[in-house]
Amino acid sequence: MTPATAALFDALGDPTRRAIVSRIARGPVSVSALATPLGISLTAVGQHLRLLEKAGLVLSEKQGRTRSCALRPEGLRAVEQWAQACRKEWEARLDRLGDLLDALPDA
Amino acid sequence: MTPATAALFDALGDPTRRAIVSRIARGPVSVSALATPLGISLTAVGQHLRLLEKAGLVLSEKQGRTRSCALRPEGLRAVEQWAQACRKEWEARLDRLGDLLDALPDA
DNA sequence: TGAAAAGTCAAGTTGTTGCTTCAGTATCAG
DNA sequence: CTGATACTGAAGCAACAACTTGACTTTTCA
Repeated sequence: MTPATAALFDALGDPTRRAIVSRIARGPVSVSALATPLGISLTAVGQHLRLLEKAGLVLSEKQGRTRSCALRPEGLRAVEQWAQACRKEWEARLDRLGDLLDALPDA
Repeated sequence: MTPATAALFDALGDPTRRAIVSRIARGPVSVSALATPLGISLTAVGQHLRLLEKAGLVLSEKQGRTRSCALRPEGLRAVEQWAQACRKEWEARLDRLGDLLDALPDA
């Protein structure tokens, strides 16, 4: 697993950050808009955002006095790909095993 | 996000557990076989396994004095699906935005 | 039978991390 | 200009989680 992918799963390992990602997926939001429903401080959201941004899941930009947060779909795609790679590796093994059994004399 | 999916991401939020999943994906292994390359105790691996099993990523069964650990592909599939759902939601939004711009008079 | 191997259980330690508060900066609205 | 809003930075705290050790059980095999 590449360090970049590790950062993605580390980031998504926290429920608050997952909620933030979910919310951002519905459209760009400000820091306050994220903080309010979560019931945590702006500072806390800022800390999560920095991590999410570092992981490549989110992109944010300051517009005036507010910060607008957007999703980086590539981050999520990398998550999908790692999970899929693991799964496929396992399933391929099962397939080979099945073929082997099929090839047994008088199966 | 469903509690089951949350458990999946919580489980994959730890680098050691991701390494365990990666290893198991290559084929069934014992607890010792997992512990050795990680350089941690059997106890530690056991604790991770319990969590992974609870999350639905791994299935293990004791055979004699060793425990054989297998992958549960459905767990990984759920991970893929959550990431994909978020991503698609965002991308759909971008598409709608594009359509809107295309429909503008004298674009 | 008895020693080694594989794992489990309970309890304890320690580092990390998610969050807070407080103080500060920058921007907007009247 | 003034007050309010939106955020940022530094510092500190408290809970959790990963791991360890030591004692124990069960299985293997020579």
